[in-house]
Amino acid sequence: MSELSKTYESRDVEQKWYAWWMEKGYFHGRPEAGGTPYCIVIPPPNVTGILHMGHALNNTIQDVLIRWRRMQGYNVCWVPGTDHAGIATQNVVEKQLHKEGKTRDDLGREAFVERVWQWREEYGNTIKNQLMKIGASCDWERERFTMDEGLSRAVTEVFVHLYEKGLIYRGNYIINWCPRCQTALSDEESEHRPVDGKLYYLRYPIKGGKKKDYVLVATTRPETMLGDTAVAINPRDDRYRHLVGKTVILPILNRELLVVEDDFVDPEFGTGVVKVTPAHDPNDFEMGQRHDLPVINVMTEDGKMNEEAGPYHGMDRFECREKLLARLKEEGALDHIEEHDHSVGHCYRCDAVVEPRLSPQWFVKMKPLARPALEVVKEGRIQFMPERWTKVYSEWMENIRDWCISRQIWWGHRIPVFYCDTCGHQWADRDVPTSCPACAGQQIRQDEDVLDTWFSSWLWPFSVFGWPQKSADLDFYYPTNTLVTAPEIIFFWVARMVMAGMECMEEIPFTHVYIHGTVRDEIGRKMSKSLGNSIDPLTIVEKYNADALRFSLMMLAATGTDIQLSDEKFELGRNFGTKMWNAARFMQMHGAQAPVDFADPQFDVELLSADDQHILAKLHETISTCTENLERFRFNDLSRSIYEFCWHQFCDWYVEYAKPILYGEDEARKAQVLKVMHYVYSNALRLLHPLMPFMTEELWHGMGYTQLCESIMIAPWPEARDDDGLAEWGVRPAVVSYVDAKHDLIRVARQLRSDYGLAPRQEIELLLRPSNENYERQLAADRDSIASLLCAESITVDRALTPPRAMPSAISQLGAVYMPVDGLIDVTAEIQKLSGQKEKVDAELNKVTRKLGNMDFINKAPAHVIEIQESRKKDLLEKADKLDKLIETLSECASGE
RNA sequence: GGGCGUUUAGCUCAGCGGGAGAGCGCUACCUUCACACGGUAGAUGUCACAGGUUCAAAUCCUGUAACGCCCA
Repeated sequence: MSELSKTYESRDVEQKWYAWWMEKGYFHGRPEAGGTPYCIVIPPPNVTGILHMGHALNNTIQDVLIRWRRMQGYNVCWVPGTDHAGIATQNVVEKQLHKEGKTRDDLGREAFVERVWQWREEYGNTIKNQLMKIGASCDWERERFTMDEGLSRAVTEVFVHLYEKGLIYRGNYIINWCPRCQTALSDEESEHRPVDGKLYYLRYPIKGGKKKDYVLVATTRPETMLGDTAVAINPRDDRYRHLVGKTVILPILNRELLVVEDDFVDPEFGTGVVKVTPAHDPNDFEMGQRHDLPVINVMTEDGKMNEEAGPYHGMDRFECREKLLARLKEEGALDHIEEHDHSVGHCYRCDAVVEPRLSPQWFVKMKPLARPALEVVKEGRIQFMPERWTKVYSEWMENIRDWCISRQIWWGHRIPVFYCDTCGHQWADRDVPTSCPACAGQQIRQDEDVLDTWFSSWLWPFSVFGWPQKSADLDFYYPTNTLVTAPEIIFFWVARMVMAGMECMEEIPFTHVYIHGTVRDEIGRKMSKSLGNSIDPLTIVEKYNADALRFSLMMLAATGTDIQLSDEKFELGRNFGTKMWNAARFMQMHGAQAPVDFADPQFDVELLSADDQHILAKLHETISTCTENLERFRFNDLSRSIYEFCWHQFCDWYVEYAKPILYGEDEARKAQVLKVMHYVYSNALRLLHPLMPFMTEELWHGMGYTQLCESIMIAPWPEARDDDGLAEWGVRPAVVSYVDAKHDLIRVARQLRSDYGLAPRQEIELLLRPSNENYERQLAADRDSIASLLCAESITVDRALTPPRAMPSAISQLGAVYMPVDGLIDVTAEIQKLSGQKEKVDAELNKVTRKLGNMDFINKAPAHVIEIQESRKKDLLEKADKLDKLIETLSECASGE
């Protein structure tokens, strides 16, 4: 036992223990050690990322689960790593180049990719170091990066596998195009946001009609009219029968447009006549295919108008919109404008407005992959927590659309498809070929595009273990157990991992998916860099400490609900830590008691006081609650129950009861109390360890508990004893409830003191009239501790007590309490106070009596509920009776004077 | 347009069929020999609204409103 410092010095302590844990290899999972595996793969943070509060929450949850299971004796492995974040990382490095006045084209592909690797070497460890600071016990020896050789091999393998199975195809379709990043995006990467837009009504003249004959079409993106190749109406829309077969003239470009009929057209939208632009809208594209319409692309890759745009060639798309509208107005073709809020896709990486664009891209056919992934969730083999996310998952799966996986960037896994210039053969290859397998020609080239980053992330649960190669890790740790992530990642990642797991491993990737809430600021906004409202977890670690960060987050994180944070919220974790720290210092002051054998503490039944029994019972209740809450992913309930036990049960009550004994002379009792204290405290520390790993390790060592186990990290998770188990130790339930009642008595007496404005240290005399013989005996034995808590110089316990004069009094669960005080008592005020209490009791009594008098209740309510109500009634009657007697006595005294 | 969630003390949120709770804040007293990042006591609620089911509803059902999220 080494003496604890007056205050907890988190900085040194955190560094010291993290380094020591690493040195000891506690984080490393060893399949060869056998046992039951418990495995989590980290949601790989973006390699460009820095730790934000969302990460702190996400990883604290994982670490809590991991540390708990490790203590329970599972063979634990938490695989960390990062993903290469193709677009984001490329953007970062391009920005860097821009500062040097260069572009990626200046460097060329190879040099650019080399440059990104350099960047990764230099900055790629940021988030890893940050995770270490918050105590994450990841298996760093298994750290992975999605661009690692092994994981890249997995990507190629899956691509070729799906290609050869016919589930990957290339085609010319409308995709989401980010003109700023100049690449295709998947549907999930285009974030729809409501925009205050306008609906422009344009007049398209009817060919061969009179001057006034025109059709009115409505559009939100007028610049796309330059690519119009038809107008469409709904075949059931009688208003426009007469247009069928006619031709209209596109203003400005004077292109002739056919009027087509198509069920897709919504007669309710705009005028019921829509312009059709097959190259710039996915629905128009499909309509174009149905009616064999020409396709005219009017934009360039960077969002400018191309030569098809005639006079607007070279203009930016938004500038073109303005100019075009001015011209249409001039020509009288702009009928009117309406306000129209609609939702517009934005690039999830750079926020630019996404442009639907027709281009050749690679896709994964998703329907066949979705089927088994849907099944395993329906069957309950994979469970979402909270359960409601199952529906979100299933609906996405059921309405799944093909996945656009090609990206027009350089940083990422290059698509392993090759083309032969000699014979035109196209094939996917696991290796880099030197000649065409069809014609043996040497003129071959690889596809220029790279794959979506998520195409590597969806393999994460098995690629991290070496797949496609067999490995002991893969055998032992796959399928993993719990996946912890945020709701916005369900489609991007969770759903796809299940598909990949079923396709490649023919087995689910994990059994539980825990979805946590979003971290928000104090007024409920999502924390974001652009709003500047983020709270940096590392600042919190500096200002408070890592354990305070973790504990506060867990206490505030009710299952699946968002958390509103502000700096001050972390005080709760820090204050709790300080409380635990000081409790330990108090224990240290009272002796170099050798640590007890925690498995078999061998309490002396003779010496076990009521308070000892009570705290032992509460501890085991808490152990059971904690374990259950962990099993149910109830992290806030877990934190609350530990907090309540440690602060209120242990510090507020038990330590206070213990004081007179520890400061007293009875060495045997003293030793026994210390034994109980250390037993309880060492268990509490272990319950707390997953939440506050650093401080608990420091205290474990400081208190000398290393004699039991060299580190709390690998100390056994406490096991709850049931009533029988506790009875073996001499803990009796009746005594435990007596102490609960004693707490009530002390509260009641303190209230008396407070009511009469007694100074805290002013000693009083107390008279107790217990309501039965049992209590009388127990209270008599408990005089010292009660006196200590109430600052009483003497306590009289007498069942036959009748107070000699009017004095402040109250009713507790154990009986009447009288507090003789010097000087005059305001009898009237006292009677008033007691009458107030009586009124409340009567009101309650009324309710219960009415309830018990209701035959429907008696007949239909379950027996135990009736029992509860009956005992309530009994208690209330007793209390009312005692209050009556007190009031009566006081009244007599008053009239007698 | 479809779906989901939230609405409980001044604030942040638990509770989700049988006695309205926690943390913070607030008020009073207290620097007592673990802890003022503390102690003791106290005040505070038509559990959003309207119907219904039930012996019993903050809790279940239906509807309404406000706010938030997701999908189209």
